[in-house]
Amino acid sequence: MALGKNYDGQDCSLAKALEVLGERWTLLVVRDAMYGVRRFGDFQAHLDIPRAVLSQRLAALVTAGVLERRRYQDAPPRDEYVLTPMGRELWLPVLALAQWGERNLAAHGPRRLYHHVACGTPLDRQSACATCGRSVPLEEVEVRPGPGLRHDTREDLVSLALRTPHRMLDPIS
Amino acid sequence: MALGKNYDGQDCSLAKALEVLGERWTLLVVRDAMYGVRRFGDFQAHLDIPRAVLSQRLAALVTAGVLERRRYQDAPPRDEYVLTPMGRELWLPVLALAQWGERNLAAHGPRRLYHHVACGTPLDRQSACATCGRSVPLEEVEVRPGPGLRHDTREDLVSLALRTPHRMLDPIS
DNA sequence: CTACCACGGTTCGGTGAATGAACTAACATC
DNA sequence: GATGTTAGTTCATTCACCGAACCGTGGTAG
Repeated sequence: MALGKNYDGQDCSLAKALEVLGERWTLLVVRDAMYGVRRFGDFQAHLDIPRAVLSQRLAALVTAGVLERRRYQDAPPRDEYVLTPMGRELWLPVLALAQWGERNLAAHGPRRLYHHVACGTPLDRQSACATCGRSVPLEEVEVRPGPGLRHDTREDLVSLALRTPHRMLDPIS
Repeated sequence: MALGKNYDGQDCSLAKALEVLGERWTLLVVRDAMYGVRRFGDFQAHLDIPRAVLSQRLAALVTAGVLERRRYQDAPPRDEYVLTPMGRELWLPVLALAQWGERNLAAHGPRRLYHHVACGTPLDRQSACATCGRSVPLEEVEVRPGPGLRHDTREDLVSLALRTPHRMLDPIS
């Protein structure tokens, strides 16, 4: 977060949250992790982020307790990054922000639609399912491409996987 | 947002939202505007932000349609910055993020408590009032200092105003 | 056995944004 | 006329982001 990573003197939870999440790219990394992206190369290919920055962001998120790094193969040694329970709780703010963007900055309708996987009902901005009458956690959400999805000419694995309905957190690649 | 303000190639509403809100300080400016801060000097005193950066952020938020700049006095000419309806809609993501910070990063309990002004009920992370059974907009919220509020030795007008219960959006200073 | 490739990084020089201090401008008050 | 208030802008320095190149580990193909 560009010089002075912290918001010293701000005794405020929003400031504390932004010390963890407020740097460039960080929230998009978390979003991708929610989609089910786990590997360095997939984050990199989908985000077009400099490798050095991605490396630093992943390490910072692990330190903060949002992501967990774990070995999934020994030869050659390979690690993957998965959301912790604390990271999965970011679903609510991430959805709220994305929905704000949909409503106020999207010209052609929503780019992604979020549905309750149990009953197919679209979620509102608070991740509530009208049919079930309760707030739906990330684990029970399915993403589908929406009408506002344009210029999607990307050919990386993540973009391809999201062109069809996809259960959140389901591993991509 | 530090070189390359945009997330080109990300056909995603979250990325679009972050192009507007993702730079350092921006979301804290919005939070202060929700508290009722309107004047340049009050933002500056409360945030300890370089004046040049504050000036740039306010202008960007006005351009984006989150804030409105309006003349409140002619001699000498003085403008104030107030949230537009689009800006007020940021209440939900801002609250969700702040609550995430409270739950996961605050050692001594919540720093700020948010209540429904009509009935006094504390709000949950979705800004819902348990008594009224609905989601409460920013206009009907009151902030109160919480037990986690420490080291609050600031003497600026905003910090002083928030040491007692305060209706959101009520002008400070 | 050697060459090559994939993956997951680190290193490095160049660029541009954030910072804090100083300066400017308009107007009011003493 | 001197000083103060508010809202900025300017400027040199510091630091983060950027992209390209490089590195290390361990498969795999010839």
